[in-house]
Amino acid sequence: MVVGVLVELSNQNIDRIFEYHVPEEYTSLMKVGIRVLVPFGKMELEGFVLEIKKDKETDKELKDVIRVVDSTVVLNEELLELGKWMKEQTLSTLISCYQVMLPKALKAKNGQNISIKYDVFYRLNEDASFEKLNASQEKIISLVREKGLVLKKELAELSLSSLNTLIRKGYLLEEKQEHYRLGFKDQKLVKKELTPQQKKVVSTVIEGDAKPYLLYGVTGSGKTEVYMEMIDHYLKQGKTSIVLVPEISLTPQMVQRFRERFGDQVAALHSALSDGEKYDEWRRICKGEAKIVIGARSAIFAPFENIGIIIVDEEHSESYKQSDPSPRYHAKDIAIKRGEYHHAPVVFGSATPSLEAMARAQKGVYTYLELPERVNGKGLPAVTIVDMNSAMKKAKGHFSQPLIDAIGKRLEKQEQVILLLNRRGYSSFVTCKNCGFTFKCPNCDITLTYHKSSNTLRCHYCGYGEKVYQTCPECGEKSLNNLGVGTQKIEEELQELYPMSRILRMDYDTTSQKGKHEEMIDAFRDHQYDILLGTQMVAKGLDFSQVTLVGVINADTSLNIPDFRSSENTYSLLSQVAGRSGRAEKTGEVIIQTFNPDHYAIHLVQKQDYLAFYQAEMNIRRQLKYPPYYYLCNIRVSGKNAMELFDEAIKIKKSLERNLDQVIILGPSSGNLFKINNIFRYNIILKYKKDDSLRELLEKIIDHYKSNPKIKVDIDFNPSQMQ
DNA sequence: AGATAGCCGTAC
DNA sequence: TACGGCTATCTC
Repeated sequence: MVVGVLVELSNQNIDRIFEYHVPEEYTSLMKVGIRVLVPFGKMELEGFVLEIKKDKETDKELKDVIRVVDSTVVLNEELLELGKWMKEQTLSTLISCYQVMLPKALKAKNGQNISIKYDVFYRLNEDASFEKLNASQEKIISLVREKGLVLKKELAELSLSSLNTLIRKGYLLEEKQEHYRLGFKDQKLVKKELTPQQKKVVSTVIEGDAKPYLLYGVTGSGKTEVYMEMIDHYLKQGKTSIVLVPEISLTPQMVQRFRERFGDQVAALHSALSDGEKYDEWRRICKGEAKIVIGARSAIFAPFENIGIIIVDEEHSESYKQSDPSPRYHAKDIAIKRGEYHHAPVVFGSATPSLEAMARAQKGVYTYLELPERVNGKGLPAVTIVDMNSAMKKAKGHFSQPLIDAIGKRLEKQEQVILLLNRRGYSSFVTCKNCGFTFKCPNCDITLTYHKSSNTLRCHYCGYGEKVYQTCPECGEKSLNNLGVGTQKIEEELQELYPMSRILRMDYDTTSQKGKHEEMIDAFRDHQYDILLGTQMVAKGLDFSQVTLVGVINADTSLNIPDFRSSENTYSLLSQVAGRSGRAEKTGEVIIQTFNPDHYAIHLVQKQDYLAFYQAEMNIRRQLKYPPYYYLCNIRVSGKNAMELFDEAIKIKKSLERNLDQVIILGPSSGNLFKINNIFRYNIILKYKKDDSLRELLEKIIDHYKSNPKIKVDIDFNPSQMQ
């Protein structure tokens, strides 16, 4: 027997099948989709079995498979095919496509330290005659007789030596069960009555065609209930479901809601889990013990056999695109592909759909569904815009008078407040007020950011850090500013304004510890705090009934990011956070502080008019030839020698120009990430409507450079950020 | 990724 | 002619 193996080394040069001879003892274990250990050059590598040639004997001199790694298939037929399709789509290596589908624990380097945990139980050996038992032995036997199956730990606590004697005599028989690292809370079967609008959305999908749907539902319109109702329908048919959520809104609160309704049939996959926990959840999926997966981007590869529905919540989120490392895939594309395979509907839900999705809905590619009203019957909260250009004079720190008054009023009424500090594009750069000097990273061409906790300046890209100076190294003046403007600074200001209030600060720093995020959310819901101050993570998915005021401290920073999607992202962030206010009986309000009150993204948030924003933004996209009118593709050329690199980039551009027509080719440009870790990079950007010969051509370019260690070419289709 | 075979310059 | 560094090639 001969097998075709794809080895676990992501390199364009070896991204193909290598053949190995299978020793007699392993032939019965061989299956397509399992991993094997094989010799490769002088190395030993794990690889996936992709082909089995039963009859083929070793005609050539093939090496032997060393051993079989898995007893069961880790990649089923569907996922194996999906990987091949991903390779074509993203122009990455096949092995990287397979690796991204599997939990880290299965990677060769990690495999050894993450094991399956077992609980050991004992039951009675019915055939044994229980003679001459002493008192403690008798105790153990009667406990086992009573319960049938008892944990070893429990018996050992009674008397370890007696237990061992009973085992030795064959009175007790061992039984192992897998122990999952995650505990489960009891199912409560919470089910809310749906509104007629919600019911209509559910029936349209479950009675409709297996195709993509776009569900536009305003914040608080009860999308999650709708998802659960759909899932329930397919669950009753014995089918499984995948729910994708952006990492940031995959809160314990969200998982909890699913667990309450569906119990331990829910598996959750997100970054807060340890590798071992993820591995356990993944195996529960494989074994069919879990029927519903809720997870971030990579959960789209959940190894289900019989998918009933795929849901992508907060569809507009950029986190569904993996931009680094390769494969640069889009989870939404994968969702559609898997939906087709399983004949399952795919529901994209959002309160602020991406322009791409909305445009497809308007063309009828996706079926359009909407939930224009909140389930509590109240309208969306009223939004007030504060023009900081004039309000700044009377402001205290970062707080304008209207916001100060509004917070005060809510605190008096014992209601809760959420404050958003928009950190997207927020500058915590240190600059000199005198000469304009900024600190830059010596390895990367990036401005350093100030970190208060360690009092250092750090580079976000390579991790370089240096101590903060008091004086400007350029002009010698003591005029450095902007030190530590972040949530901590705002918290201090807030505490000064409302000395009696209890403030909870939620940002990357305070939530990175395991379990902290959940703890904080619970404490805030418990009203142990009055004000929740945080970054993006307070904007999405949270549902607190006592919150009646949402304040945005700085709406504009994200508008200034040099990215064609900055208006869309700003609109979406602001409407999402606005939606946290007034979700229960009490009417809510929203106050947004901005220096750009006339910007359409800001004043359309005030009107809460998504469709108007969509139209305005579409006009701009059409004029500037951006998506959804044109597709984008970024070709990144990187290397250590800037001059040589530029010449190669020009060569690539010329060859593209020769071979493509009706494609707009921009660059090569250095962008704002010119030097990262002493590696220079140039970007060539393509804008196109049809990609007939494009992929073929790009494949040739990759092929040409794959053996050149000086020049690296990375292709990114539909990049999420332009930099 | 890691080993190796082939190519050149230069040192003796 | 022997050695080292650099690069292209190969791994079933």
